[in-house]
Amino acid sequence: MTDDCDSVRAVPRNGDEVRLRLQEAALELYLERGYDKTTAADIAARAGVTERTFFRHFTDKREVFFDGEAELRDLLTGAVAAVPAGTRPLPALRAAFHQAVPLIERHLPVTERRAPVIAATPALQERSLAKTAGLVAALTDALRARGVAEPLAALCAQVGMDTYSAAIRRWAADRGDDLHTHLDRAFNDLRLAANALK
Amino acid sequence: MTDDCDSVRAVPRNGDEVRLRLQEAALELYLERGYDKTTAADIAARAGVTERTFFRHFTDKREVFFDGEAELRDLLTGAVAAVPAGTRPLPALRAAFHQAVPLIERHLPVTERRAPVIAATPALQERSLAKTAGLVAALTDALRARGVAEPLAALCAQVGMDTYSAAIRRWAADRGDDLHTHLDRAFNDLRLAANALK
DNA sequence: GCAACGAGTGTCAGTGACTGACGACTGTGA
DNA sequence: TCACAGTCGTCAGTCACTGACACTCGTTGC
Repeated sequence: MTDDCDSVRAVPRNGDEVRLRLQEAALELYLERGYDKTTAADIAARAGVTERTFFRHFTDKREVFFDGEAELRDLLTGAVAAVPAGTRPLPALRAAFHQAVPLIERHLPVTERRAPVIAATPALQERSLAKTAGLVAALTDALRARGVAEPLAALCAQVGMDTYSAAIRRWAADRGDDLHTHLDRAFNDLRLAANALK
Repeated sequence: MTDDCDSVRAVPRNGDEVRLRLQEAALELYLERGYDKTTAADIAARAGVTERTFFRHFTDKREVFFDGEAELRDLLTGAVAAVPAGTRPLPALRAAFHQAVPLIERHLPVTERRAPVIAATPALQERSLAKTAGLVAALTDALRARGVAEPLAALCAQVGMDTYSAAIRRWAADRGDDLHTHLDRAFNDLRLAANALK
């Protein structure tokens, strides 16, 4: 903190800065005491603002935990749009996820700090699922924009996201190989598993 | 209010009966005023009990909306376990979902009444996603019990569930064909889409 | 300089979800 | 008749979240 000299309200200047302090304070407190044992007022106090200000920046006690999802969404939908015409939906998604690897790696430190908190609190798991569902909806739109028919677009977006999630999980358990490798491996597993149908 | 005859505490006898009345009252009120505009006290009042009793039967204002998930879970995991040994994971899941069709059809009237409420309220969508995630976890366990290796089991359970969900959506949009048909069609789409990989 | 203005914040009051503690009632079996 | 367990009502309290209002500060136009 650059908390300094004189009085109580020396800190707040910029709205974005307050927002960042609130996110950091929330993460710290959730790690220290757990999500249930920390109140919105606690978070606000550590960030040097009022509870009311907390709820002006974040709609939720959960929402403060999930940020940067828009960045990933924009990157993925852009990548899907940029894939060569004629590419089938799942290969297009696989390519898009490969494009996202640098972003994922850049966010890794924060992601790793968040992980144990999410794992320990059902309320955050629910919100996490909702965020993922939002990504799937965006990918569905991106596929439709490429001319993929409605029912297939939704199915592929969802299945592609699951495969990506599986790759992330394996990567977390085995950092020996990089995310690109795990991604290809997971999509290959999907192909083999689906081949057994019919 | 349909508050009736003699006195205040004429109604409650059995715990299960109260539970059912609360669920029905909640569904009615959510349909009439919407989820946000109905309080837990409202639901309890219509069911003829206290708000406190409401929270003794349901942990949540959301939870009262989702019941019978355990029934579907048990049926599905049992069906997966009963599939002939040697069957590959996704075909096993497809068979399990076919087994569940009668249950789904039986619950259709309630499901259809719930649908518009869920579609209109994000809080219920989140809980719905969490319930589905619970089913996926159960299916993952069921696959592991069949000897499917960990990372593949989770991926297949998730993908199988998505395909099932896709079939349900198509069925809702087109009741001309039965759910069995939509199920086979969705799994076939999955196979074709995955075949385009590599 | 100065007034108007908008963004960000603090304060206060209020609603509603949810919890813990306690006591009352009712049916069941010893 | 006497425990005993299950279900409920009552009461008090915490906390998430919201609306209304006033204030402060930096910017813009004059």
